[in-house]
Amino acid sequence: MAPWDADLTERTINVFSQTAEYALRAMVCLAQQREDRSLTSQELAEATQVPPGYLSKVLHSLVRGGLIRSRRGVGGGFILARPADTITILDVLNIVDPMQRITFCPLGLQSHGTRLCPLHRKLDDAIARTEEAFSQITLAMLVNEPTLSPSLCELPAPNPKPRP
Amino acid sequence: MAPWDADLTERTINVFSQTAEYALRAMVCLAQQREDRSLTSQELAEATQVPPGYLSKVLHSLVRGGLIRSRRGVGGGFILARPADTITILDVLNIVDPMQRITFCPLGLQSHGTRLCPLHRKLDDAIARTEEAFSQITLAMLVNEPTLSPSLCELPAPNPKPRP
DNA sequence: GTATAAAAGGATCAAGATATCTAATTTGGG
DNA sequence: CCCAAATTAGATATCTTGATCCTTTTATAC
Repeated sequence: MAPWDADLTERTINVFSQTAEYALRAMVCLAQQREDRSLTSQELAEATQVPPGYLSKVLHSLVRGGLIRSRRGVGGGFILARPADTITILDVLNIVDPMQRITFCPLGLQSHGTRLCPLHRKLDDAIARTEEAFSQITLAMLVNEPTLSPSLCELPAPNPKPRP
Repeated sequence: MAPWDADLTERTINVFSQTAEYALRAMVCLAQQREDRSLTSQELAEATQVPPGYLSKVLHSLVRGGLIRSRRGVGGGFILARPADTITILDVLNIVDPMQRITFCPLGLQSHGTRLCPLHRKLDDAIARTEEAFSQITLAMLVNEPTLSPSLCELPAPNPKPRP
């Protein structure tokens, strides 16, 4: 950060990228649907409040990443590629914005071969712990968790447009 | 991330900003010095392998943040403002690139008042745990930790230029 | 006081991430 | 077959971060 002498006006997120946030919102929305129910890019954009054009890109990369499937044409849309209890937060992050582990000294210090100095060791530990935590949380957990706050988004009224 | 269709060529860091990395390197270098020894921006830039012009900015914001002190003129430079065992990684991050906690629903959902939905609750938990971890690690720990890798940087040969 | 060494500050530039828009392609329905 | 709905794609604009350069200010030494 530190946009020098900038005004720090309302930013919501900086530790996860905006793109990661968008992807997670969309995935949770999809996980909330019935098995056979697909959502269009438009519907998802409204529900998640993500710029429609941009969400298309994000969804596309999720398709390429194998987490969701797409169907073109009328009645098409996006749908989870696997059951919601087999997709973790980490799976999503790894596609749109993988956390870069620190595997070697960022300064090219020959003296420590592959070993990290204490600073980078600690930084990488933190990343590792976060990865570990996210690998334990499935979309199903997020959707089913008993909570006072309805999960993520008021969906666009699961309107009765069932598809065969 | 997801520079679309970009080539992913060697990026070292994305969960912490480049600026944060630079600031931490500099702080560790300063912590390695004897109490009364100050380092110039030049010396620090060499030791930490950070672009000199940019490091100046970073150092300046650390000064404004009260973590280091600066002296102008010949024989000047930068020095820690407090003992190294009272400055944590979190202190540094909070100045150059504070981790933005999620305190309210990023979608402006009126339904959950101040409560977070499961997704954002988990994300914020992760941030919180990382903050907690970093608040426990002081610069002194990083410098003194017995390790096989010398701490961070081969310093510019603590040359004998003692100042009164 | 003058010269010199250093930080502070400002303006500007480059790159990456984010966002938008428009065309192209696929798919299903009449 | 043709139309409409939807994804895919490519090109482009915008904003933030990272980086550079140059001038100004401050402090020390002579």
